[in-house]
Order: sequence, then structure tokens, then C-alpha cells
Amino acid sequence: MSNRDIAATLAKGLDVLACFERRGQTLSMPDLVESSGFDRATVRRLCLTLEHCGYIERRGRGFGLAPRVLALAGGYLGHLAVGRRVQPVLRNAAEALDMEVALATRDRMQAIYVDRAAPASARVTLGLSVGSTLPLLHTAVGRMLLARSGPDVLARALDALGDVQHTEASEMAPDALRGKIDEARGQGYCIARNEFEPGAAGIAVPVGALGDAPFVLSTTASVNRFDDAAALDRVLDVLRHASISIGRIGEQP
Amino acid sequence: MSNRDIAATLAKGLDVLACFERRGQTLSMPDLVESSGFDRATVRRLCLTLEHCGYIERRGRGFGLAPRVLALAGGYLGHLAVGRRVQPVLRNAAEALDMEVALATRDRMQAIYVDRAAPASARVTLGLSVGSTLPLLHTAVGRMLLARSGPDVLARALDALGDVQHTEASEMAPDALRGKIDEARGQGYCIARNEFEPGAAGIAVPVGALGDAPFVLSTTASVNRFDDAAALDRVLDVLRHASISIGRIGEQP
DNA sequence: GTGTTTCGTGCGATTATCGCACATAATGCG
DNA sequence: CGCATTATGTGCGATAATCGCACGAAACAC
Repeated sequence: MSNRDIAATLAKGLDVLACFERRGQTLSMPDLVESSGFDRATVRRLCLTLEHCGYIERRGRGFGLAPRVLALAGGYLGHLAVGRRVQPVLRNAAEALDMEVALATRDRMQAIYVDRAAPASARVTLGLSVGSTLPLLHTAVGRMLLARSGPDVLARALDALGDVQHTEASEMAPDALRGKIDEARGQGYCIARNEFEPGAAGIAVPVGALGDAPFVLSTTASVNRFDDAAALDRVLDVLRHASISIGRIGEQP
Repeated sequence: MSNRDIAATLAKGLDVLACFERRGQTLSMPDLVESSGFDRATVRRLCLTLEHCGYIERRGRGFGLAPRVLALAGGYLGHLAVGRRVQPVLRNAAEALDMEVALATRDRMQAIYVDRAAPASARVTLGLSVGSTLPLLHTAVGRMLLARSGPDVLARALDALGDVQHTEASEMAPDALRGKIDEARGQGYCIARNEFEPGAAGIAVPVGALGDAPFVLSTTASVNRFDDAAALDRVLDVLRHASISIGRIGEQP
């Protein structure tokens, strides 16, 4: 496959569209010019096209994502039968644990929420939704996803580690990170504490068969929630039961 | 704005991407050629570009949507603060009514779910998720959205009516449809029975200020659930209370 | 009011795109 | 298995699309 198989204009338009992913705020044309690196006239034409096709809409002097992007997500979620097969399981697990439970997968080099459910009793939730993203290396979700992805993905994540340390407790040594991911792979779950949010712990278990696209179920709690062995067993039991209920996701190779 | 402001190659690529919205199934190259109407070589290049940029992925001999489309949806949902501001309200309303409750908006000429919540007790739900779509003219959601959109939108919907009659009870006369939408606008809610699904009734109330992008809250039940005046009042009370709790959504002009 | 920033657009040189035709690979059927 | 049909990958160059520059106009800030 050579470079002439890549339609440069389409790729540029998608680059501009991608500028809107962060927090979905309204972006002005100069924001987009800076963010995309393209010439102003080019950015304008690409925006007008994205608007014409329904992916962005005018907001005052700028643009923002339009509801049409939900239709794309709906296409993906429909393929996974999320509404029918996943949501009920998440809801039951959330009630059983009295904690928010989420299904996540890997989108390029980040973890991304596919769906989530909170218990009826929840007073405060994490404020996350479909499409919310988390880092791969410093969250239980991300590490469990890496444990279920090929070694090239882990290598890429470690290569791109950079020096963003989310908290004082964030592990930054590549070998130690690799060890935690190997450990997760071996024990079939992953716990991370304080590494992404101070005072918070996350736990994740895999869903589906090894070799499938990676999916994990996760929940988040205050940092010492999983310290007691019986409590940990209880959470793992519920998450694993949910994992089995969901079974394999999407089409299998 | 002339035609030279529309980047034709980008538009074509987005047309190909849009082929994947329906049910999110895996599409072969010949499926896409037929569906898009473009030449095979063109479709191939556009697919390779969409794949390269992460929006679709290989599945066997075909392609399907990739998780990246969730990131776009996440951008839009983040802008609306759905996780933080909408989800808790939906969940409370779902528990209060013991029914599934959803927030929807209008995407071009269809209603589209922004978010939804089901009560903990639910045994069966509609299987819908973020991005699930409904027709505008034959659902309470759609009619309430039309009542909150400009007259050009309603005119366009009626022009595009076609002869797809979802059920025997589907209203097909343009004037009668216009009357139902006017009625919804006047009374501040909309009920539709049996017109989209036999045996099912939907009810919808608007959210936010007139003139904003249209959003509605809705619930669906068996067809006679809203026949009793006290029951209807109860449902409307909860939905309206939720509507007020959510308040205005997104940025206001 | 002035100065700065942002926006819309005509223009044509350059680049990207397109579809055709060919060869190869994969699939389905008897 | 062999054959027919369907699907895929790609070189090529004519054509169409794209790009960025420069100009004028509009909007915004002080």
C-alpha cells in the first residue's frame, strides 16, 4: 500500500474533525488553524464541508460537533449490541456493587468508554459517558487493555510515555509498568491506586476471548476499597460474572 | 458560498463513512461500492484512508466502524456535560417512573438518543443506546423535536414523508401530522400510541429554552399506560421535573 | 475613531484524484 | 478437483480538485 492510496484531502478533513474531540468545545477558525497546522483557506473549506455533511455546526463565530457524530457512535454500539446485551449486565453489576461500572475498549493509544451504568443510589458519579477517555499506562482499565493487546501496542505505549505524571504516585519507570501489565495478564485482573487520580483506585477485568478486540469491565472506588481481601473478592466476583454474561463482543475472527 | 468551498474528496469520504451508520455491520468493498455509488478504486482509497485515520477497521474481508467514532461522540457529549449533568437526572427519573427514560435531539431528519437510563428493576429494556435513531413523524420524541424546531424542518420532514407506514395506526396525512405537532407545541408534551411500534406508547417533553437546539426527554411504555389521567400527570410531572433539573443544554446563542 | 484580528473569496499553478484496464487472488459450485 | 465468477490490488496519465496567496471587507477591542 503506497501513499497514493491515502486520500490526502480526506485525511486532512478528518484531522480537522479530530480537533473537536477534546472536550467538544466550540472552536474558532483561528483555533482550528493553530490546532491543525493547515492554511486558513484550507481549514475554512474543510470546515464548510464538514458542516455541509453534518458533522459540525455553527456556534456563534465558531464551530462545534453536531449530533450526527452520535449516529456514528450508534453504528458502532449497535454492532456490539450494547443496548441489548451490555447495558443490562452493567446495570445489574452496578446495583450489585453499589458502584459505577463501565465497559471500555482501546481506541488507538487510549482507553475509551463504550458504556457505563451507575447504581440508583449513586449521589455522585464520575461524570463520564460513552466516549470518555482514560490513559492506558496509569489506569487499571488501560493496563488491562494493554495486557489484552499485542506486544506492539504495549511497546508503542511505553515509547510514547513522555513525562506526564498524573499524580505523585504515578509509576513512570517503563520496566515497572511492563511488570504491572504482565501481572495483570497473569492474574486476570488489574488494580491501580492513586496513579491517575489521588485517592482513587480502579479495578478492571477482561471481557471476551484472548485475541478478540480488547474489552474490559471496570469500576472505580476510593483508594482503600479493595484492600480487604473479602471486599476484593466480592468485586472481582461480580465483575467476572458480568464478564461471562456479556461473553464475546462483536464479531469473532 | 459556492461549490468550490466544498472539498469534494472529503465529502465523498464522509459519504463512505456514513454507509457504516446503519446497524454498524461489517461491510465488504462491493457493499460499499453499491451503497456509495462511487467507483471501486475510489471507494478502496477512501476506505484505506478512513482506516489509516482510525475511523474504520478491518474485519475479515470487510470493514466496520472503529472505537474512534466513540471519541467523536464523547466530544459532543462532553460539550453537553451529559455525564455530569444529564445522566444523574435521567437515572432518578427512570427510578421514579420505573421506566426507561431518554434524552434525544434531532440529527438532520431523525431523532437521535443522546443518553438514556433504565431503572434497576428493569427486566427488559428497549435495547437502545447513545446514537440510536427514531423517525421524526411517527414517534412522540420526533414530534416533540419537530415542535421545537423551525417550520422549515417540519416542512422538510413532511416533504420527505414517503409511504413507509410503520404500523397500521401510523398517521400518514400531512395535515393531520402537522396538527399533532402543533398540538404538542401548544400543550408542551406529546404522546404517540401504536404509530411506530404496535402496542407501544411514547411520551416526550421538551428540555431547555425555545430557540435552543431541540432536546426532549421521553419514555416509552405499553400502549395504555398513559390513558389514566392520574398516571399521565405523574409521568409528566417527573419528566418536567427532570427537564427543569437539566435546564438549558449546551451553549446558548 | 484607530488598530488589530478575523473572515470571505478570486485566481491560476500545482497537486491530487479518478477511473480504466490489466493481472492476480479468492470464493462458490458442480 | 477444475472452472466460472467475484473480488482485489495497482500502474497510468488526463482531468479535476486543491491550495495558498493577496486583496478587500467585516468584526472586535480599546
